[in-house]
Amino acid sequence: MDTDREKGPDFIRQIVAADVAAGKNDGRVQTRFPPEPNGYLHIGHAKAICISFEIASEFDGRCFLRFDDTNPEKEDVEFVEAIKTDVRWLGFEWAELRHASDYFPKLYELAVELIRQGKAYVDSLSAEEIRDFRGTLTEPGRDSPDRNRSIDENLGLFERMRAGEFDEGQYVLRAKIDMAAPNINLRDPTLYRVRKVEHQRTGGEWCIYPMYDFAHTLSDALEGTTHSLCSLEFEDHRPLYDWLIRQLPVPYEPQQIEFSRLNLMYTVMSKRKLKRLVDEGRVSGWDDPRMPTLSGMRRRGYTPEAVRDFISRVGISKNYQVVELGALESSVREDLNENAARRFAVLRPLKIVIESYSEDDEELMEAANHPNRPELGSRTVPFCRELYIEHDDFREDAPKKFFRLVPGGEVRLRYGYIIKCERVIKDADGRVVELRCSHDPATRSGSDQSGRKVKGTIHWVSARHAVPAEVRLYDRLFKVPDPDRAEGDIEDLLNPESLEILSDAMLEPSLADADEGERFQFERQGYFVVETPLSAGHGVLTRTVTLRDSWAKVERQALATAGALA
RNA sequence: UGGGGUGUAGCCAAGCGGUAAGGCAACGGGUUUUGAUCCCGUGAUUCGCAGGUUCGAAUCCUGCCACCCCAGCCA
Repeated sequence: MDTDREKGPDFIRQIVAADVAAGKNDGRVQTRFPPEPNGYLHIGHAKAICISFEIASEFDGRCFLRFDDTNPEKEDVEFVEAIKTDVRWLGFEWAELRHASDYFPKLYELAVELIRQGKAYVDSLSAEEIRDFRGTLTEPGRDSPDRNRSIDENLGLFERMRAGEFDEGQYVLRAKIDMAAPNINLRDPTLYRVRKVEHQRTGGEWCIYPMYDFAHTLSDALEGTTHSLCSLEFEDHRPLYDWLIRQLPVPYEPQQIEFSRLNLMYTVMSKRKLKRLVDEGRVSGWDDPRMPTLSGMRRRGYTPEAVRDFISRVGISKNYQVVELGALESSVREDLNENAARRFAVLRPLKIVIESYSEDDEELMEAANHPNRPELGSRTVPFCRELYIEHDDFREDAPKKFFRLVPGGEVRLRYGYIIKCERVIKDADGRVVELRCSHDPATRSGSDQSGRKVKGTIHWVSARHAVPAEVRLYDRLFKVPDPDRAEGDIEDLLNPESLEILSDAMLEPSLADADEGERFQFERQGYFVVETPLSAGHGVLTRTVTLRDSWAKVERQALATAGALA
């Protein structure tokens, strides 16, 4: 689906192509996706994943999956497994699986080497003091009293840090760069801290852990990364990245290139905010179909192909990128339109009785699985005297261009007959509960000799054969386009209609043996995925995305102008 | 008031001194037994603003404005 789209290569691909052409790194290309295993992946990560994996593969290179697991307090194996699942679901396979923790011994050696060179020192300042000594954005920092500690003393102290002789916070290892640097990252950044915590991989082997800048940079350099692709907020870490590579004897010299993160309207992307939604029970979990997480999208019924197509459509740049939901939905529809089999499902049933059709009769109507792809074959749907149609497909007081069923009016039952609404039956409260109709036997689909045409065609299911199921309709999580910047209580920002549960939907019988995860288009409704198979007793279907609905748009505009006139 | 970035249509985004690609959205029209799909068509005299260089500027220079990121022993 994303084959013949013409587009100049983005700025990163241009750089990589130029590097390869110039023979840099012997023409080798190696990238990595380096998540911290402290949460679930979301659509923003999908962008980073696609960039690193696809660029590597386009240049006959390799992409590693490397867990930047340098903060044991926040990390968990649960997350590493979830991340692996998500990356694979997206359709990528890493050349090698690595962990920053694999390099802990080597990293320690390099830290010692830095100390030997007089470019790192052990500092006894407290966290607060370090912050205070760092200065501000506009004022330079001050040197720590420990800055000129002798190399031997630093070596001894660092070794004792590693040996567990000190408490957390008592000492840290700092790079000795420039306390007056205008770039705050260069004001003697902390390289190692003491953490007496079990690490999810190395257990109790270490009690000192490297900081991100040290571990990340040197992991890149150690494993042969050529192009270290990351998001914009690391741009001012690049001088430190380059500094570390310059100081230390590492086998490779990777180049860091930054691009902007992906944001989506009507949702939030930060782990903290997503976690809050989960913790406060706003959603059912990290994989709630309304979440922008990959696991949520998977449950929602999005395909990895659609997600990748979306990522390729939005492109790569350094602009602040906030994409409309419609763009994502367009990619999803494009894929599902092509690949999802069509079925009938009545979401809000209204019973109709075709009085002209014998109680004893029953027919099997042939219905195409895909109107534009005959090779996908067909199934049959049973037809009889009593059917369900969509409640919305009948209107007593219909507006001008409503061409579905109205009292005394006609409509085509798709793959069935033309019917006419003869009588409307209401309950004591005046609600329409049933329609009595007649049909024209000469208008049977496939063998219609009548030559008659009606404006509307609606879907239906046989009341006698229908299988009931629960259908969940999902919509955007927030009602404001940019909840990140919006003011006010989250309560007022959340879309109260982000989930609607329809407990008595009626499905055509062929859906009875649909498998979990199978995707369908319910004609005239949208794309749905099987959350719980009907064979399990209580079937649950999840709406992935609606069909484009130009009628809804017309009606909305009509209402708006009517409202404006009133 | 320091440093690092970014400003091209409603949302993305090409463009790399030779006269504004493409996608999504929107709006017309055609086909249609899904108001779906599909097909055709429509939008920037103008690129944050103001100057300058040039035969020629979104592209180069200067100044200004707006927005984003940075003061974790998080990543």
